[in-house]
Amino acid sequence: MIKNSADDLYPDDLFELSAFTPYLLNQAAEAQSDVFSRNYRDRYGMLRTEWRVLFHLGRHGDMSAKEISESASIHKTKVSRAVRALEEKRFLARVTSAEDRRSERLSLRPPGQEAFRRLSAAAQDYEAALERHLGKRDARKLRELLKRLGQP
Amino acid sequence: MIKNSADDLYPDDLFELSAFTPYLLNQAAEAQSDVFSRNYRDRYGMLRTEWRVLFHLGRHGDMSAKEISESASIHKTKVSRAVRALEEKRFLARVTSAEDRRSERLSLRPPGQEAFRRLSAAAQDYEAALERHLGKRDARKLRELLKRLGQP
DNA sequence: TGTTGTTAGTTACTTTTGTAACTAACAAGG
DNA sequence: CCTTGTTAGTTACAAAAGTAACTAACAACA
Repeated sequence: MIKNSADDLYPDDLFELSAFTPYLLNQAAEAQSDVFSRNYRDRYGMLRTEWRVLFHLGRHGDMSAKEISESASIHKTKVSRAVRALEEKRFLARVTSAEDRRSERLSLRPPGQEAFRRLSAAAQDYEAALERHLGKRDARKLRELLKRLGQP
Repeated sequence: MIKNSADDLYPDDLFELSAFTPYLLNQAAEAQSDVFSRNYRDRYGMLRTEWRVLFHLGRHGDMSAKEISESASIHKTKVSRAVRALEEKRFLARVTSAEDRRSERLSLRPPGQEAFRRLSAAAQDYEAALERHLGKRDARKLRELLKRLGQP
């Protein structure tokens, strides 16, 4: 019997791509992102970074771009662009900080607060659907494991 | 006591971003990707899509771009660009298929096979480190859950 | 053969991201 | 005050990804 080149290269003990966690992470992140965020984008014209920033502002109250950037691990240029986009949508206002005139206090305006409420409601619905899909126990386990991986 | 605007917007039952699975997926995927693939890129000058294609070819033997695209869920333009890059690196050769002259058989050349061996060894090392970090049981559980999320 | 519809792969164009360099403001020390 | 060094945020440029339209080849059928 003739062995093909894949057999030669790949003894059976060499592992499948589907056993490679970073690959699976990517696949899963993309798939979930497509379900939620692309959907959201089409409906509300918001980019992922934008609603992340929105979410942080809504959740934590007024913050500077720097604080958002650190707390969300988003690069400052990305935050800067998202802030401008949200400002153009009248979702937030900036006020130069009195103590340090380099930085700005960002705060949600009423339309931004409204968008935030809709966004977090959608997020909760999504999360509930996921729990139904995976089961409560596994959904929780997944979040726990992802948190552990997200830190380093 | 004065409540701040975040309290008004956000009764305590509204959930944290850190309870939102797509967010955690993204954070984890980015963090892991930075550890492995960025590293690999700097060392071997290969883009993520490129080593994904390489991996598929190494694992499954000769394939067409279409087959890779389907089996890896990578858009065909991305595959096309990765194939060209790998060809320029002399990692693979294309042969127009005799049965259907639209499609091409892609096969790894020796340098590509060598790169693939190094790549899969690195991937295995990485996976082993992850198992040490999470524990064997949790690492397996994570892969299982990610697979379930990656499908839909 | 000629027409219509489909498919593999590429190319052109647009959007988004990453990287580096920049501006303006601050801070500490001389 | 006047360096020197640092920081918040922006901008300019380059790299990557997504989208759409294209070419060449096929297939089926009149």
